Amino acid sequence: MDTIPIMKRHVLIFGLVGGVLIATLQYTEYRFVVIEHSVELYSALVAILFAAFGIWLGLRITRNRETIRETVVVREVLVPAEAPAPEPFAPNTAQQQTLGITARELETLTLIARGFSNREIATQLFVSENTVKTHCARAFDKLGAARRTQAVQRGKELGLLP
Amino acid sequence: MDTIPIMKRHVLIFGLVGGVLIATLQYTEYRFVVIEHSVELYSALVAILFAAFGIWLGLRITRNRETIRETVVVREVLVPAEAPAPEPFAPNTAQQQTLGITARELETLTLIARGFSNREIATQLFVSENTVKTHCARAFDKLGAARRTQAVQRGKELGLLP
DNA sequence: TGAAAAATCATCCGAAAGGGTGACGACATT
DNA sequence: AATGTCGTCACCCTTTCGGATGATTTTTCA
Repeated sequence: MDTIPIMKRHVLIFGLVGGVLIATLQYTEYRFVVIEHSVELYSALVAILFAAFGIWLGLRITRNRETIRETVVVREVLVPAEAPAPEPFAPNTAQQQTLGITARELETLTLIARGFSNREIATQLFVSENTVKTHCARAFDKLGAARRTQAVQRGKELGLLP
Repeated sequence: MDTIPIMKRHVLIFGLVGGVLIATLQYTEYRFVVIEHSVELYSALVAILFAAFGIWLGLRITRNRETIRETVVVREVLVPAEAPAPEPFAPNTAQQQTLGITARELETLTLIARGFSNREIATQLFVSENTVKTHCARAFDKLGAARRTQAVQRGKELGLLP
């Protein structure tokens, strides 16, 4: 499946989508010229396709900024001891720094702690399962964990996970 | 090629593809009957329109997430001398009863939560690994969990685990 | 602008985990 | 004696994980 050298994949995908779109249009032109009502049909299809694609793109281009903000916006607030149930959890960024755990790795860890499988995590993060496994492996290594349950345990001990 | 900030390259490429698409469509207009050209034009317009909409939507989604995160990220720093963490944890026996989780199963769950493998648990409990797996399977079934991390998560939610 | 860091993806392989089924003995209840 | 629960163990099979390695792309930063 991956025999294609991975160049500028975006351009490739764009080209493919565009090509397929054009081909489809031209093909349907011959086949369905007579059918007038099919215009709305594939207009709608194209619309849905591009809307989904646009959403994906929007998510993608803003994702990085989001992670930045996540690390930057941490402001420290003194909380009295009797404050019960401090639900908003902020990971111990100091620990994270010293261990060299990246934002993405921590993100993966939290999803592991919630009981998701690698595949589910991959879906939620819009990456491949292989990528998730890489994040896992590196996070485990930095945490000195051999299993995900152990990683979660360690993460909670270190204040990285709620 | 670009002195343009790389962040917006995606959008740029997208726009270019859109332009190419339109150009192609208009080119084909000359080669085919004039009657159909409105279809393609319409499709292209709809596509671009919805792509823009999708991007806007994607941006909006992530922006909301950001604002949420911004309000949520509050970090307590100095929780003065909390009571020395009364370690004795009492599992919610009521929940355990209603779920029909046996003592041995809960014991296994606890060790799972501490990050042990089945083999290690078997050693600690002086039973075979198969037995541990049986306990796991039954506990997972009663908790509605498919993975041990999920079982741990559920167990903590239900007050079965510390 | 160029190096470093981070994120992404893949492949191979072995180990661990999970599902299903069946079975057996101990023990308590009925 | 019959029944039921619990703990124990085994086998088979599939899926998921984890380790090791190499590569490319994107982002950050000096």
